[in-house]
Amino acid sequence: MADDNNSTRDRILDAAEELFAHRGFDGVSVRQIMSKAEADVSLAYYHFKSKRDLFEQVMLRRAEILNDIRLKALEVVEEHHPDDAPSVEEIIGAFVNPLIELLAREHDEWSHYFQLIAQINNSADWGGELMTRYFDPLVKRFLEALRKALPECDEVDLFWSYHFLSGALTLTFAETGRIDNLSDGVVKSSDMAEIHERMAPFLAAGFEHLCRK
Amino acid sequence: MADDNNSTRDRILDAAEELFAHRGFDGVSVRQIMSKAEADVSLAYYHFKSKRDLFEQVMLRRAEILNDIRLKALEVVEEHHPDDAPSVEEIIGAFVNPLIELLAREHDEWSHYFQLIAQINNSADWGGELMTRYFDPLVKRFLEALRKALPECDEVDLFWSYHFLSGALTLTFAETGRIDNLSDGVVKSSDMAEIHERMAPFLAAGFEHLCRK
DNA sequence: CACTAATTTCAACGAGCGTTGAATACTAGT
DNA sequence: ACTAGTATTCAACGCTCGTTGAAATTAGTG
Repeated sequence: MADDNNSTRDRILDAAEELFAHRGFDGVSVRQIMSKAEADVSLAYYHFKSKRDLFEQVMLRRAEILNDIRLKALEVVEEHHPDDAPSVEEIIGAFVNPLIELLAREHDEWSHYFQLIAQINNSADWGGELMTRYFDPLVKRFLEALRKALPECDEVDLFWSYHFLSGALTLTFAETGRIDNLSDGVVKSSDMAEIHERMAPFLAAGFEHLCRK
Repeated sequence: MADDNNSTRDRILDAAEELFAHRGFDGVSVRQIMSKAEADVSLAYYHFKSKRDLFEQVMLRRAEILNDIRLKALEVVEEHHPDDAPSVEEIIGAFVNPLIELLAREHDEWSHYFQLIAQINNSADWGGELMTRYFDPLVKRFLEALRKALPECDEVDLFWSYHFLSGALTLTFAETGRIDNLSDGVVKSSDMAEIHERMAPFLAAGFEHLCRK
């Protein structure tokens, strides 16, 4: 379980993360969260302003870590290309592979968070606004890198390509088990090695096809 | 609004569809649905067994229509190729383009439903099981067609490719507005002509790259 | 030790939840 | 006009919800 620091505040965040991930914001009560965190209900309101604030803090906690490691991965790729631009696949790899490695190495620590992201990335209202707030700055940085790798690419093609990437990414890391069912067990949604081999290449091919057509 | 037949039962389904799409199963109460449908609360339980059953009927109603038109689109494509197999892009086009045309021509009728699909496609529990139940038979039919177009494709590559497609598709048709924000208005999530030009080509390129590598 | 500030407990608030049963109105078919 | 079945209204059930205020405990500092 995800309790490096097991202060009450962190226990609440861990319990909330897991329950929100499985049943959504409205599918979980503050009482259920605090019961899982083994603390009194009212402590939720001592450590956080409201249920909504608690949800936002769950989001924020790992968003910062994620943004850091992805940005560093992009910088590493760029440092390997002091003269030319990195390839599209390398840039997309810097965007998606850090998440794959996180899920491969610290699965229990991160799997709930990615389920949560998948839910709110596909919602139009408040949740979606959180995605924009926490992740769009990093996304814009990656789009800049992609523009350099695809200098002739039309802006509209670039944005739509990223949008397709975003959908594929959130569904994949949510590990919903849908692909396990569909393939009758041939494919496992938790097999990060298989995803690592396929996701960036698949998406890079899409980018290049659209931007060079 | 979506009330071809405005029997009470259909008004309930319409109201439920819109509210579930915006706020999720647990974010909406039966009372709110019945208030929007302008009918007494208890009528929900006369026409449906429970809140959960109501949700499933909302899902089922349009799933059948969707499965029909997509299957027909695939058959049309196959009839154009009596000797050889259709191209990957044609097959994927038969899978996604009917949805684009539906959203282009009857936007208000269908937009809420696709938002709903996006929510449950990205959830691991009960919602996900509904996706499997209602849509996997059609998906398997499309995978068969893709195997003929890509006879040398490894099964694992094929399933992952479909999974990426599925994520891109549900996010795109959910019209969350995320891409509108990200692009500062340069791209509109409701522009079906732009999606039509780009989605099937992008995804087909991914399939072919992965299956021919 | 005494004093203060941070943390935790306890009890409760009004509101809304999903669901039900019994009574009433409406609609067809004889 | 009478009846059988369908559709709708009304009132209520026990339960859980998010949130709060005040009291009790613990931890940190001089």
